[in-house]
Amino acid sequence: MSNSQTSLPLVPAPLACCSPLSGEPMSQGRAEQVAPVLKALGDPVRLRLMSMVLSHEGGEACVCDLTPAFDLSQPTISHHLKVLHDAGLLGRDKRGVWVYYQARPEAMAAVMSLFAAAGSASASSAVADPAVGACC
Amino acid sequence: MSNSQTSLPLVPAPLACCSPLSGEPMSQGRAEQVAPVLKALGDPVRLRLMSMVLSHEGGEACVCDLTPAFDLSQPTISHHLKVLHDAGLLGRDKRGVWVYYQARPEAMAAVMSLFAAAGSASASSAVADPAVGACC
DNA sequence: TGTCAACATAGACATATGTCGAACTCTCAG
DNA sequence: CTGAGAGTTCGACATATGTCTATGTTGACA
Repeated sequence: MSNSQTSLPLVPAPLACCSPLSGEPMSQGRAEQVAPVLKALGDPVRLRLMSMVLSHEGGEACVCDLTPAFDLSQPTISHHLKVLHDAGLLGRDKRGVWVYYQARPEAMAAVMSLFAAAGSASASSAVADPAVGACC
Repeated sequence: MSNSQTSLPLVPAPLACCSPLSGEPMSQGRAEQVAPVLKALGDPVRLRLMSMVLSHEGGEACVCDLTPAFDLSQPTISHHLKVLHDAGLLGRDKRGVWVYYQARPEAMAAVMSLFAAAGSASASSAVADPAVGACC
């Protein structure tokens, strides 16, 4: 990774909020903060992993639940989960032998807030969306 | 300007709607349809380009407006614009010597709908969001 | 204690990606 | 018709990414 940050700032505060894509041009610094999160989601395997975790009972799933759904080796799945975790999209919780991953709603809400104003260019009332409001 | 890529179904219907990340696990086929759009946004330069186009007067900008903002060669910017265009995120319009790019709100709304239910896992009322409603 | 099962890490490999300079295509002014 | 400017395409290159196999680590249990 070209990322030279010694510590990932995404875990405590995954994304700065309230700065949708439209409005004013995004700064380079912020773009470099946000892009890795979208990049992490820009892979079919990781997108399915996120979806599986989110739709799994209790909003969490262990690796043993996820791996069999793919035609990929276990280390590969582990690698993708690590990418999602490093991006701040998944939390990790080890219980006994199993490792459970949970989605982090803040991260998802923050990503959504990027598109809120842009997606509803004509609708205009996306600012009233509760998720965005909760994030700000 | 009939787009020459027969494999990209994104221009007529950028993203299938109403299938957020949570709910039920995303199918492999759909993940492979959605991931390229997020991947296209997963680059700081492209994220800034999208933001600049969206926030530019009239919702469109010509390449000559965008290029000077970056410390990159003009062919590189052109390449990134092509990636965004191929992903269905930007429309292209040539007028005289200049080429104007416009954002496609449908694409943004579709991306947002992915995160709508997920981001507001506890808020719950994201289904009432106007942008999502407009897309479905 | 020793063994097994669940994950993670390391190293290697082929492919994809971002970038550049050079060359090409259009369009307009003269 | 010719020249110049705006963008795109091409070919090359270094680096990043996704995947694998092999190995390491950790916790449960006989």
